[in-house]
Amino acid sequence: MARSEADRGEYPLTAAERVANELTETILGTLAPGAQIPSEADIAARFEVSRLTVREAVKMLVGRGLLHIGRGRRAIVREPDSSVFAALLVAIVRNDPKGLFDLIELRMAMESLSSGLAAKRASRAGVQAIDAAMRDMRKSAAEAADGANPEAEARFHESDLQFHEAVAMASGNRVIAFIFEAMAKPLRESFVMSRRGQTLRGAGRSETLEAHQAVLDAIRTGNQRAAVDAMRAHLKSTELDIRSHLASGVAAA
Amino acid sequence: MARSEADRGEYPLTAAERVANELTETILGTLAPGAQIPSEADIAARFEVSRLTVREAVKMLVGRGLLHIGRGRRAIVREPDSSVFAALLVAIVRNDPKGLFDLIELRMAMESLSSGLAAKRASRAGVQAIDAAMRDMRKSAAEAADGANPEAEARFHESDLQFHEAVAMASGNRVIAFIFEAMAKPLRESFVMSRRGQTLRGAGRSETLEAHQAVLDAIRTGNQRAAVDAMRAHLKSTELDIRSHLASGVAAA
DNA sequence: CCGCCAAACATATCTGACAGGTGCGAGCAA
DNA sequence: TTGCTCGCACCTGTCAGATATGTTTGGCGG
Repeated sequence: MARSEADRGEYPLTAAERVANELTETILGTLAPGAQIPSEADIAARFEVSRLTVREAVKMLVGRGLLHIGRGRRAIVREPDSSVFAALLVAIVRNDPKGLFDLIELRMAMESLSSGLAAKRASRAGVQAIDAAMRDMRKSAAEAADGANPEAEARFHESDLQFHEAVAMASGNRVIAFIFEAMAKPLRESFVMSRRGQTLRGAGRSETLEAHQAVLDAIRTGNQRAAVDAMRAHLKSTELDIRSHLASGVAAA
Repeated sequence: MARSEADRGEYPLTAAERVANELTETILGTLAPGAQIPSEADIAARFEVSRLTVREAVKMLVGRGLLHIGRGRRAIVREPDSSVFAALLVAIVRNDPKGLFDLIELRMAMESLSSGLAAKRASRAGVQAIDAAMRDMRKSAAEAADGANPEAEARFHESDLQFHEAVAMASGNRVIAFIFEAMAKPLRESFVMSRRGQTLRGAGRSETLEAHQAVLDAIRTGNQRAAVDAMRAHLKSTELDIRSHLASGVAAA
């Protein structure tokens, strides 16, 4: 079976699509992020279409995350924005009952990978970022430990996520970091939904801290295998928690 | 006070963005793929904006791949389209000198993963698809072997890619399959660019066939570890080829 | 040289209009 | 009655022109 997009090829492209395609070529081919594209009027003149058509084409590229527009100034080329991919992931996850599990499955595999890569080639700044997240975790864990403190609890989870994102960044692989960043949104979304009222037990927190510290140590010392193993072990232990959270969330919904 | 571009969120959303956001919510929340959205006029009335504004909002969603529009009929909700993500990957790869290597790095990790998952839970149809690609490979390999036959050569590489895509599909993980599909475009693009005039040695072809067969066998028999190992070994052996191709391609460019 | 302001520029949005593709139902033919 | 065709209502594609408002810049006064 051929591509499903083939059904659009039967019809001639609309003017807006034509302009959008050519603009995309121009942008990807010759324009660096931060550069300005010509004004709507100029583009309209060049393609011999109305300004409205140009606006629609530009809006499509904005939807793709290739351009950023602000009132009064010309559109500027944008670095690929993970939020667009995040929207796609949200759509996939919502369309498929087990989409969230698929997402988590991939996420875990990518975590092990990025952890190992980070151990192999993390920069000083990269390690520092991970370390900073680690310190934040410890701090909010301490504050959350001595009593019911939902705010510190939330900050704990936030810095937890930041730890993992910092590891992904430190992998030095921009594609991984990009995908990782995008995955955060649907995951966060479903967690707040499924974690309503629930809190991690204190024991879970200290275990989590230890596990993260092990990952950090391995990365800092450049021990690739240890980094992979530490991350894998950490994920394994949290997997059950996550799944039970999700299961209860789904059941409640 | 210099306003950095980081604070664009502080500006009030434009009408078109507002409509686009609300439409996105509606679509993701209550509309299944294939469903029609209201007509432009209806949406315009509901949000109290002009039809033009609605059109721009819709065009943004089209750019995101959430909608498909055809002249004369209302826009229909679309299943997430990997080509949008593919465009993002192309942008990343082109912006970053080592972007292509990052992409390959991730791709290889995901191949091992999907191979193992396919062994664990591939459906009969999934295995059949892999098998079909395998047969195509053999056929075009045979035709390419007895002389210079660029066409068969091309078909060989095509079915090679299809083999890997079939494995990704067979993993049963839609997120993986989605990302995988998107990666194919930038990879193919750079390969044709870097492979100009080069051809794989015949020995490489028969080795490739064997390696693929090993993966297929492992998946068919449900041997997860063997599937991962076979795929990893295959990738390891092709990694050098790819890198040298890329290196020569970059050097030539 | 610095700071302020108006004009030029650019985007945001609206109104109104017309062309052309789609789909459904009414009416006609077998 | 059944089936087919044709026309009309609906919908999107595109244009022109107009107003509102934000951004940039060049010139002018201090």
